[in-house]
Amino acid sequence: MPELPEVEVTRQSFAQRIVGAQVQTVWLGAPLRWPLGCQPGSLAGTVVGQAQRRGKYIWLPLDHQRQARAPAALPGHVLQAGSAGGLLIHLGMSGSLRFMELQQAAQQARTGHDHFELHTSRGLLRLRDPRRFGAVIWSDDPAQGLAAKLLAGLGREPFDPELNGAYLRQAWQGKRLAVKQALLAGDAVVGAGNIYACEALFAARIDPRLPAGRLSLPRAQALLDAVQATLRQALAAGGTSLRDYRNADGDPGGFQFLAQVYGREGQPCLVCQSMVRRIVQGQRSTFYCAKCQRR
DNA sequence: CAGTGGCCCTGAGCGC
DNA sequence: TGCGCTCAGGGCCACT
Repeated sequence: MPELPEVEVTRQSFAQRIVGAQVQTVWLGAPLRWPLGCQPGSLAGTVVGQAQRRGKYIWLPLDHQRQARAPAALPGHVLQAGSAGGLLIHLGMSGSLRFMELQQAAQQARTGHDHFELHTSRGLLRLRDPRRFGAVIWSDDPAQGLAAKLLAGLGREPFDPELNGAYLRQAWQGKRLAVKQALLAGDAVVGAGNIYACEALFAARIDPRLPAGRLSLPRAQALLDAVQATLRQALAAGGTSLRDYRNADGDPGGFQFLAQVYGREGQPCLVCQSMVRRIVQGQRSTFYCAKCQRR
């Protein structure tokens, strides 16, 4: 589900409306991937800070000082060290966050797939997640404990200005793992899930089965450019909605109509007309054009 | 230590 | 219509 663009679109669609709100109550439904990690009642009275993002995680600061933190002047509001406590939220495969202002919230009844609600003075933040692979974790300090462990393994942000082809090439040096799987693993660069990894490799004309360590420097740069271009395009389209994804206003994205190879098995390549193929790599489907994409 | 596969959970779609 | 099977946007973890 939600890959980086969906998470970022979600963050952008509620961050400014919830910042400064005071938490009233927290409601928990069925268990998610991990327990919340604190007494829900202990969050009452905290003040919501500026929502940030790291990879596919949303970090929602909750400040006990009863005063909103100044909006972080971080590029892209990307989570950095030094924040105080908050909630680390992951949407898993099927999760979506919805923010409803008070009047609207009163009309939108909870359903059986809603598993977390943050009731605040400005409205209701609700996590819906049919498959419950998502997570909402309280952390006193994202530099410690479970939150730190989850964030520690993440590669660089795709729009990190210091990221370049040489970095990618070095990170994957000697790796025999297929480049598609290396992208998905996110240990060099985060954000591309199954859809955008397929799309970026198509745009860069790279065979998804190529061992990551065999990528030349120009092709590593081309791949990085393609990852960035694909994610930018998806962000502009509001993300991809195959089934469950909605932004915090409940609106679907439109990238599914722009995909060149994802989900197009057996259909003609939009560049060369040969048939788009589907293979399985690491138990995930990969879509590619065998003529356009070379080893 | 790199890489593979199981698993968390629910729902949709398909063949029979 | 119903059953059983497969597959789905992620990613942790045990195991080889």
